[in-house]
Amino acid sequence: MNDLKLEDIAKLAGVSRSTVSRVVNASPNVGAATRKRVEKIIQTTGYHPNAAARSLASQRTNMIGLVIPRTTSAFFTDPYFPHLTQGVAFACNNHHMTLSLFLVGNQEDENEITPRLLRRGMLDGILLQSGNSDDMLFRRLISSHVPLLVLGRPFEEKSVNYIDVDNILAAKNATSHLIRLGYQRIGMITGAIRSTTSIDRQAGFKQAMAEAGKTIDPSLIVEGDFSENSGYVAMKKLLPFRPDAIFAQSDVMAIGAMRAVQEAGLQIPKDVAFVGFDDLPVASTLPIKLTTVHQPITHFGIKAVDLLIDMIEKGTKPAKRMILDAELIIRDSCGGNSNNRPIVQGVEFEGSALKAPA
Amino acid sequence: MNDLKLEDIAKLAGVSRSTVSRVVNASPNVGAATRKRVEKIIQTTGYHPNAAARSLASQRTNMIGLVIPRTTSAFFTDPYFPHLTQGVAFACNNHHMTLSLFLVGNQEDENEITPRLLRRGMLDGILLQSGNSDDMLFRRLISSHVPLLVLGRPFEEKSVNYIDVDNILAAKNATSHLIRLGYQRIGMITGAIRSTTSIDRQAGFKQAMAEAGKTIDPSLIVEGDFSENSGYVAMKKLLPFRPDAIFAQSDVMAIGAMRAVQEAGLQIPKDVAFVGFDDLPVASTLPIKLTTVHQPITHFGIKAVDLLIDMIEKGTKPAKRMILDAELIIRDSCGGNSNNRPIVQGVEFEGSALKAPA
DNA sequence: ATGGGTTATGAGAGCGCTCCCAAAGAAAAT
DNA sequence: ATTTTCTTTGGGAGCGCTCTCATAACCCAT
Repeated sequence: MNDLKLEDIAKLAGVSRSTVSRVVNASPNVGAATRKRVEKIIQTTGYHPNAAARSLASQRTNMIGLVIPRTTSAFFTDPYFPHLTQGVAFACNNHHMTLSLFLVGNQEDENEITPRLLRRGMLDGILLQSGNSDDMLFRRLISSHVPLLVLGRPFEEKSVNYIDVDNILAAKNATSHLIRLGYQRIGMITGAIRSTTSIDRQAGFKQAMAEAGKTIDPSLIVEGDFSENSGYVAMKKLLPFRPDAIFAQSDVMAIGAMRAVQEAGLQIPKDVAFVGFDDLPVASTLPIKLTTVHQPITHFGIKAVDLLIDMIEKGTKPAKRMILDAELIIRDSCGGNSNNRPIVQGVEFEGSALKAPA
Repeated sequence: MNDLKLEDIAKLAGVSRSTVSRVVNASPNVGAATRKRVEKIIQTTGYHPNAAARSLASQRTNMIGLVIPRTTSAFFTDPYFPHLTQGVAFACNNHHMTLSLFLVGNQEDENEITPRLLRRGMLDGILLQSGNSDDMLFRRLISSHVPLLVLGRPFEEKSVNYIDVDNILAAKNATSHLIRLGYQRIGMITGAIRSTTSIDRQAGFKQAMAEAGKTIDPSLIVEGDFSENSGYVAMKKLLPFRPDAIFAQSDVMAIGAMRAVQEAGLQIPKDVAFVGFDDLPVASTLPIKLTTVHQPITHFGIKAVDLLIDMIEKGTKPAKRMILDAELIIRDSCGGNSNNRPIVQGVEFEGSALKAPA
């Protein structure tokens, strides 16, 4: 029904193709009367410009891709990604951009998706969730021509554009809080050990312990993979070593671990205190409200899109970096706090700030 | 770096543009030697065809859109959507299709997104999550030329293509199970009252009650909105009326409601039994494992993509319908079952089956 | 009036592919 | 050997836009 083209509108309005194009693209150089006439025709005919033709001619697709690589396990089981996706999607709307989602499930998917990502005339830019170091996809994308922004610190930072949360500082603050409350046997449940996220949070944990002059008992550090179940399993391993506080690298793992603690008949936070990471909505509705590091996940997605679009429009030299802050939200699970109101910890947190590029 | 076009490859291989195009598109009518030569050049140069040009010429974009309308609240707070998205994304991979995600957050988003959806040369087809009846977006999309498949029964079914789960039957089975176990005061927490999903599940509930000759106490039916918190709030309203069993129209609401029951110091399932709906992964890891209706969510997404692609290729006449079955998974929260193993209920469930189009 | 400068409009040449049709070459049938 | 048929290849005409450049119309100052 709606198969008119620019030319048809032009004919109907008695103007040239160019003029209609100007009206459609809101160019200022159109006479008021002409503009009105053309707009009317467009309105009544329900004309919409053809996206493919426009992309071909303008070399712009107004689409960006969000790529979640294969090595990111626990994809949609962790609420982190939905929140991120939401932020990215909303930012895209604001920028009149279309979001394409690439979920890489397995090796086959990767082989199938890669050429689509590399194809010109498809995506103006790519947001890539940081995965493992041995990610072929990562390498192919890095060495391609598409503007690329990595979400989370990549393994090889060299001249890679990325945005991340200050995981080291945040983890350090979380741990310091437990130390300050007097816990003696502080354990940690890590995320997938090969992710930079987990590595950085571990570093923060260790920094805090070192600064407090505490030695780290290796048997109090157990590896998880960010999933609820891995938290549960990790806690089962931890319990025999009698930790009195746990820093879990994700809320979801904290929840799993708390389940294990309760099954063992122990009290939270009296017997075991908890600090999580993420501040998912559920953290504040748990029977024992979770003390956790608030990640501005949705905001992170928005910032990522903003930065990527900036890169698309202004080029990617020099390499872009953006590090957002994350703040500790104190609730009930860490004990030592008679007050239920969330307390924002520390003055060094200034919300999200753009740090100078490296 | 990679700015070669078909013509360049042709020149390098000493053949014509057409021949290279045939090789790229795996046309059979190419000599073996020629094909090999061209493939080699493509390999070494790392050539990828331009998507926009291809779309323009072929009138096919190989992209489909997944649209979550504004009226669908609780968007990414409910794990339902991530699972659905995952199914859709994986099916797209299998079909060499790209998935575009349109999250409509508010009225502005809707105004912004609608033209993009209607634009030709953008999407080959659209998957639209069913929302409210007063959805302008829905109307605009229905009356457009794009192949459209609605996820969930729409309010106006007339000649609309849609795919859904048999909510009525599933809810009826869930309720019947509670009746069979001897519960006398069975309550229900509904989803957002204006959604067909919730309406159908209510209908199933009522059918089951009617067939068992039980009257329905209106004070035992409370409206929720599919969110965890709404389940909690609904249960608080319900408790004074002393229900002994609750059919919650989503797992997430069941979890909220169970939280309210436990806070009131009551036992599950001894004092209040529960049946949920969705069978999210969390349902089986809850302290009291949730009896629930298993929805094949990911599978639902896959089937939807299959059907949509079929529509794109073969046309949408007559209107397509697909109804998938959902089965009751019996665990601990409904009581009356000494056995923890999940029991698949009823022989009438045959997994997902293609019902004849209406 | 008349010239310089600005603004509004049109024409044309692509953007990089697909797809139809014609031509040439090879294979099969007579 | 000759015709017919099939396979392989090339050329050309778009697909529906954008964008540069030329032209026409217009404004004010002189």
